[in-house]
Amino acid sequence: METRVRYAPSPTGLQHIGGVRTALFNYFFAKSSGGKFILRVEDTDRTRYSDEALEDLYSTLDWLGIKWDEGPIAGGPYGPYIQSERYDIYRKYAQQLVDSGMAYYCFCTPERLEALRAEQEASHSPEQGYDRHCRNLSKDEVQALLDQGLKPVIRLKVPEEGSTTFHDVIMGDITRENKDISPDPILLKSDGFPTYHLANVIDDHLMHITHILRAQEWIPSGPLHVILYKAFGWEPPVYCHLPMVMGSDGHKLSKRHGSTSVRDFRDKGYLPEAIINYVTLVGWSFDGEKQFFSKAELEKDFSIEKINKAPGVFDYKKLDWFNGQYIRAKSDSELAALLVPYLDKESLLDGMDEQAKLDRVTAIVPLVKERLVVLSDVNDMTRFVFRDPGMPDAKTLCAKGHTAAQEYQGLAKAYPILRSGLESWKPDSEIEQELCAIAPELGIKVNGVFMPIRASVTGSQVSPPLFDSIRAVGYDESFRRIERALEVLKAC
RNA sequence: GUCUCCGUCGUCUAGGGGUUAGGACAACGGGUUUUCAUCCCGUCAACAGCAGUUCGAUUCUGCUCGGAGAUGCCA
Repeated sequence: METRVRYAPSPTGLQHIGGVRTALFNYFFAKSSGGKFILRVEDTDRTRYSDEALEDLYSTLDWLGIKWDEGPIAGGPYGPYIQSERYDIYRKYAQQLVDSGMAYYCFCTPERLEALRAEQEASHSPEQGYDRHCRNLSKDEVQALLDQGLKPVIRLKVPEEGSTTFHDVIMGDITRENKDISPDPILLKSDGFPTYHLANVIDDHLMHITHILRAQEWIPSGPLHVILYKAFGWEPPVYCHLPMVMGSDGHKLSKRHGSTSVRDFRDKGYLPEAIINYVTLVGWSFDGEKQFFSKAELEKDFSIEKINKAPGVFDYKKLDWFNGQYIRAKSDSELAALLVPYLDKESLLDGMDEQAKLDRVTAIVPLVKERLVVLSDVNDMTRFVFRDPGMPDAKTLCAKGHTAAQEYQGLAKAYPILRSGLESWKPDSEIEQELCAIAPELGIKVNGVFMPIRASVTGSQVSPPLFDSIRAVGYDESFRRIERALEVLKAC
């Protein structure tokens, strides 16, 4: 039988790391077993739904290069794949459950339920959840309530005795006493919309899903879903609950731990290769040694058996490391194409056409390639190339342990050497040697002769390699900046 | 509170009845270097605890402790 898995997010917010990890596991499992990956949009919560979230879902998967075999836009034989377009189906099946006595109408108001909850809380009652108040209403009673115009919900009749077991590929058998299962959860809301449990089970069945890979936070509702399948007379799929992604404090990863939406990561300049590689490595491993995986390799080598049980902490530092590695693996022109939008955002490339931008940025890629952690770092690193950093103050002009007077002397002596060396096309190493020779003459450190040059040209004590930076800025402009710095130091 | 799940270096993990318990990130130290990086080398660092099974447990079993998740007309 063909493997069919799905990623079924709810478009209520931006796609986050945890969700995408689930999507990736599903996708790689489908690919590695020659099956189908299905996308289904679970938008039954109309109050939290947002168009932006839905667009973000599509654009995020697209950016990651994750294509779904069936789903919205792509279509497929079991559509529609958006739950809000399937309401009739859920209503029909919910009614079927009522007719067969597996579910019932409930007329309890939200107010009554809240009061009930409050009372249980206050009295520390061992009873919890719904008190099954409407479970045994007679047909006539139901009809009478209906006639009053009351809008009921439909609740599932969870058995009060016995226990329910389901098998999980990763966890093994998980059983729960039926009395501990949420008492008679709502299947159909009073507005006629289904809840997650109903829609999820019906769709997974109708879409012939064979394996459910979802986060471990769903384990507690596993037995409930199995009961639902039984109520319908359906065979449940294979379950595989994925370890959760945690923040550094051991709690479910959330915004207070830092960026969690992949949009954030994308905007900062993380590469999809790095995200995919790192994220699938939390909770999964190949052999414990190999750590670089391309998407294609994962599509081939991913296996459900190697998924870990324990939850994993999301390590931002390790993601950074992966990102740096992938940045360095790019060719100069590839990287330039990725960098242009960041420079553009700050209008640093104004006045150039697209090709000119690409050429210009390609030329400076060697200055930053080994320094970038995220793409957006390029702005701080190369702004001085495109824009005058302004008059430097004496403090940044002076290397550590050097006075302004010393640096004035040093720069005054270095400048002509640098200038003539550069203008006569001398090799960098020769110019460098000549500049180094100044230091002992003046009784300053080597750093003391280079720092004022660097600071005057780049506006900072930290910069890409000096000679390359000067060439990137241009000789005339660089010399102008040095002369200006000389004035500043002289005035001290 | 109740239920369920989890427990190897700080973090992600490999391993598995007898191993010097391996790798990676981080941290720290060193080398290269005109700054910052990159790169290279090295150091630190773990089987939660207690019983039991066994010639032998980190590995198997039980308990304890610790952590997490779920307990919604949210998913």
